[in-house]
Amino acid sequence: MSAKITIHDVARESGVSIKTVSRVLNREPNVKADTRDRVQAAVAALNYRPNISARSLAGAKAYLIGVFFDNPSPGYVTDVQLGAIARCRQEGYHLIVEPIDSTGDVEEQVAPMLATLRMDGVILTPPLSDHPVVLAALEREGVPYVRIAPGDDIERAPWVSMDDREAAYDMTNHLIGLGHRDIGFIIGHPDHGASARRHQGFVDAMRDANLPVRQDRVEQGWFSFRSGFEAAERLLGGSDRPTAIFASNDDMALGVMAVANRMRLDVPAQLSIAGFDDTPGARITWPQLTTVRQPIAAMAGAAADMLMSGVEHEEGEPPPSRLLDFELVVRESTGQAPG
Amino acid sequence: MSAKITIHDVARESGVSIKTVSRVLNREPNVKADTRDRVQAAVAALNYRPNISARSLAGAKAYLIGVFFDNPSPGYVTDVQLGAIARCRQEGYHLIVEPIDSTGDVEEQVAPMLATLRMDGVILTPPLSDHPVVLAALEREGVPYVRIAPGDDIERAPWVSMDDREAAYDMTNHLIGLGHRDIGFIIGHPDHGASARRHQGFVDAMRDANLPVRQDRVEQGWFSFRSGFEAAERLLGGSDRPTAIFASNDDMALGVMAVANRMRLDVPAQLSIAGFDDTPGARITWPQLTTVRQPIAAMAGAAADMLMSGVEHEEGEPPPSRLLDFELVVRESTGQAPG
DNA sequence: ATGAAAGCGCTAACAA
DNA sequence: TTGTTAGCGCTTTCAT
Repeated sequence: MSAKITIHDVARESGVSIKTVSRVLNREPNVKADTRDRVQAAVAALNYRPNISARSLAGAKAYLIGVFFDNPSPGYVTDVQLGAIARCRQEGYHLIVEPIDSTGDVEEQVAPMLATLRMDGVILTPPLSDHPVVLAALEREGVPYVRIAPGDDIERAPWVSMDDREAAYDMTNHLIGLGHRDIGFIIGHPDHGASARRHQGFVDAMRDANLPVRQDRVEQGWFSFRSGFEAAERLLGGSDRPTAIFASNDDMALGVMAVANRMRLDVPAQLSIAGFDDTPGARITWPQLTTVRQPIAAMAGAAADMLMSGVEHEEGEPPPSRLLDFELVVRESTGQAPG
Repeated sequence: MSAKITIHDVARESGVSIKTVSRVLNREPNVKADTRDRVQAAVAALNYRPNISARSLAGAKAYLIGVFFDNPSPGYVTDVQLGAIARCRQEGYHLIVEPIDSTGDVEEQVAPMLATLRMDGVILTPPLSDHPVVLAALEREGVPYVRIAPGDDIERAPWVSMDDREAAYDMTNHLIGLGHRDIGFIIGHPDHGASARRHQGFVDAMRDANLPVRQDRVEQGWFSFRSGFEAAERLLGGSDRPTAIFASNDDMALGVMAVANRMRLDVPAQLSIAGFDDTPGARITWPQLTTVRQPIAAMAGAAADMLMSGVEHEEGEPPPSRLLDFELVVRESTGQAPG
């Protein structure tokens, strides 16, 4: 184990005080270029790295960002982590991951952690973005947070999102453009704010095209493969079938695909299927899934940025926010309507 | 923001010195039961939580465990995190996740992080479990680590694994028991130690059943859907086809399934397909995949345990290790051999 | 069984 | 532009 070298070693090596070393490390002004160079040379020569515990104990920053998630769609969580870390690394921040079980005692899981860790900020992923106990604990402990894709109470705190309504609107129009007039829709998990927005986009597109939205064509799902499977069984069970099904996420769309396979329905010749999210699973079927690419990593990166730059939410002002672009990914599971 | 309460507040409240509070917190001996109770009451009353930075600065423990991963199969990574955290929470430890890009400068990614964070230990997931630069950096910085499913040099450091060879052996026997005599095999990513062991298990089972292992029935894959897809195209391309294909992981098995669907081969009537890992994707197809359930969360939990309990690897001794049980999960993608 | 004092390695407030 | 001095909230000696 290499002997621990501290700021004092660097100060001695470069012939300045520790405070000046500290200034250089933190990019504070009022350091002569020449001095700065000497210090940086010493840092490099000694291979010095500031101790994060000492830094956070003495100063205001902990150099720690938290990511809270629950009931993880694995791909989603991993994308969030990768996106957040990409930004954090550059600034010397690290990521603490905390799965929260919302069916358990949330307060008990969150409060002690916030008190011990004193993170600089927390990124909230759905459905935690809307969990009242989590939000309250964060506010009580004074830990800044950014919500990803929150559902309601948008004025409460900073957030990052994409336009779920418009994306669903566009996807529905894609289907309509292919000649589909009878389209089934599977709603997402009711605890996720995005679910209602995606549903709205579907309804708006149908209305704008003067197409009826039949209530027996809309099923409630839970974002799981199984719930998509079961919804598809109901949707496709009778002789009177829709020619396309738009599921609010990929997992459910894959459930629809499984039912279609089992019923020997040709996709997309007899049934078009569209998903939402562009998870890895979307390419892990045949035919590959037409879906909406969410900028998950980018959203997480933007959230990390907001946290690290210490954006403030001024009382009475709308909170800082970012709306990122989505992308329609048309693959093989959607095609011309039959007939 | 609730005012920060410190060990001094607790000491005052319970009428003892901060050292005694510290003793209680760390479960040190030599505290009168009565005193201990008073302190614990004060901790509860004040809702006190020790500051992790102060603790790790003053003491030896950081209460931080790292998880390194690369090129993540999302489900795998999430399982590892959940498994590790479940144990860490009880002991007041937290998880730092660090994706490592092994195609980049690994030393540069790992060394500064180890120096700043001074974690109590690191959990290495494949293929990082065998990455020489990562191992060397860890050892140089004196950070203990546990390797999950390492490939070689098993004596070097503590590890947790499952018996990949035996699992592949059992799966191959399952296929043989179904009457298959001509079985294709897709090898996993060569950087993952498990790949060779799974291949070996296949070969051993074939030998033990006096079945030939034809070289044109064994394809090299990379653990990706695409590589499984391409291997299956080669395996199934001619008129002389195997009646079953055993892929070294689920993603590749799903690639085989896609080729079978495209060729209108009935699974399992005309072709049996087996995977390995039991990722969520295994249930997200139809027919559902017969596979091997890896105890991923349990392996990560065991690794976290070893790290937190500070197991030492004595010079000249074999390192501490755990071999966990797997489980054959027979679903619908395997069946009687045709004819 | 308990406590006093001395740091851990930094940043912050204030001098110079 | 630079340095000095005090802590941050704990754990660790070492007394008692």
